[in-house]
Amino acid sequence: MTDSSIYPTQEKLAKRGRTPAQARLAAILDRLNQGGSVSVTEIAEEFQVSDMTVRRDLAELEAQGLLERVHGGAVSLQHGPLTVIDDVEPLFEARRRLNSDAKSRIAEAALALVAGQQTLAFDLGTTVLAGARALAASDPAPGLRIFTNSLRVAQLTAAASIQTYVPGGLIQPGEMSVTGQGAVEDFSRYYFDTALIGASGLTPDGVFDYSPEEAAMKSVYIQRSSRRILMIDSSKFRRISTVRVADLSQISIMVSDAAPPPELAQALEEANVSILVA
Amino acid sequence: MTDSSIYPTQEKLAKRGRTPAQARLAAILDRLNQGGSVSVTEIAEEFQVSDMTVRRDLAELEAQGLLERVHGGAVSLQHGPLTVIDDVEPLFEARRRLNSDAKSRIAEAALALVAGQQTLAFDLGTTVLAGARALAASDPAPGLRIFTNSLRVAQLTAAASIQTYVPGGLIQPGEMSVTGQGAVEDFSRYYFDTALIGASGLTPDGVFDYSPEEAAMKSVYIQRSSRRILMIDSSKFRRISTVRVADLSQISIMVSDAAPPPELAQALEEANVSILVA
DNA sequence: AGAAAAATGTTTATTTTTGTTCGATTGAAA
DNA sequence: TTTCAATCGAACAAAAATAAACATTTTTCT
Repeated sequence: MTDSSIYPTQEKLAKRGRTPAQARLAAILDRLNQGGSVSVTEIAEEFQVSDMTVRRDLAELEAQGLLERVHGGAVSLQHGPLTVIDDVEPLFEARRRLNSDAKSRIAEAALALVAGQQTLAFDLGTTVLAGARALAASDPAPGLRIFTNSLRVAQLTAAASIQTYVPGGLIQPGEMSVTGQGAVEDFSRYYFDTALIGASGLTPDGVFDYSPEEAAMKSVYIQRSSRRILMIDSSKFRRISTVRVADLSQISIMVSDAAPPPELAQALEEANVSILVA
Repeated sequence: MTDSSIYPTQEKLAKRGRTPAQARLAAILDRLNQGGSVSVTEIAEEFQVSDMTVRRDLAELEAQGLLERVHGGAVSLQHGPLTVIDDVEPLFEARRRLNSDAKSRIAEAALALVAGQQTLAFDLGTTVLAGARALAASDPAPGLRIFTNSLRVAQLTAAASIQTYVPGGLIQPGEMSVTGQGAVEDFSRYYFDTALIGASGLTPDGVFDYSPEEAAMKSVYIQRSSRRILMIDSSKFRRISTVRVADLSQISIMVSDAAPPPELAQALEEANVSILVA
């Protein structure tokens, strides 16, 4: 092709791209940041190149961690349609039914991790509750002690004759959790071998949860535990929520039912978090 | 970061998923957040895809915890017809069945006595628990606050959206009660309008109970309440038990299902205890 | 100019997504 | 309750998109 120097409108947008190839890459990124996603065919037609070339472009940008490829194109890591911001917590019962299969798998895996531990802290949430259920169903060691601000967890473990401690304070009806400053102070007196933490969102930016009150208690668990296990099903990947609870680096082990998406896996690795897929 | 990305505008959505699959998923979520529900056929027609494809989309979104599927479509987790069931089975003990008729009569009578009170303390025991159940089933005033070291009571009242406080400490498995010095100290900070007290024995010598730990908490309730209601079924008359919890004179009102025997009636009268037979 | 390197195009096998059929299940009406 | 139509899911077929291997073109040097 002799007319290789066609510079349509994209030339203005992507001046740094001196070669056609660089112009394409820049335009792809630009479009992603604006619209959230691009399709292979769309780019191919616009730049009069083959689909294969566009795929190679996308592959390169993905390798640089600048986008995520999906079938048919690519989506932005920032406004990818799958990164969801939600600030309304679904009711407990609805959450419990979701992914209950994955949750029990996660529960079993986490349970294996805490075998032999003496003092466990149980956070809120359906996934952690599944862990408590599994623990209660197993034959726990006699000396085991549980600390939790979830009355649901407490009921399960206490009924299984496990020594169970709860903090004092006001009960939040939906979650059946004890929260508030008094509860935080109560548990700030203790140290735990392992904390089992739940969350409503997990991204490279950290661990997220709905309510500030619950987040405060999570912080206690995290700060006062030798080992911090995050139990989170894969639906929470790429979701952020009202409160940022913790850095990735504060988590020792992440247990989930599926491998995290690439950008999260990389961030977890950099934060030195072990990943366990149940 | 809290700008339009939470609730994307219509224009943004149109551009959002240039990848067909992404566009469908985004549109489904958007419609859910706006209208609360979508139907399979509706989406299939709008995007000119088969029903099966829409079902697969919904299945994927459900797996990500973003919606709940129902027959014919899906509903939002926020707006949907969410179940409000209490998923915790009442734990049946032999005691609860005993005199359950008498206990619920006592419960109703005691409930009438505390109407309009702001701050109630609930002791342990099946009779008091029946009172809590009756209270939860009634339509309690919004400002009502419950203090209890019985997790069974707490669970009932908290589920009924009554502000419920529990003390911190170790849980006793059988009673599901929080006891210990910490719990006593926790509740020693408060004052209560009325305490609802249970007991395992009542004689002219006083009020009796089984365990010293539980007795310590009863003392707190008694000492720090303006009015002290003893809820006790007639089978406990003339029985003594391990610990003497209180003098008769410390009780304001005794509620029972039958009149006490003569010597007890006389002692109660001398101690200035009102007697209410339900 | 000519060769090496890089980028792009083409073909083909593989994977992913979507469509279709059909028996099973569900929900509502009779 | 029983019936019946709508809906659902599993299995397989078709279509679209992708990745790999190789061919071709363009660029970048000397």
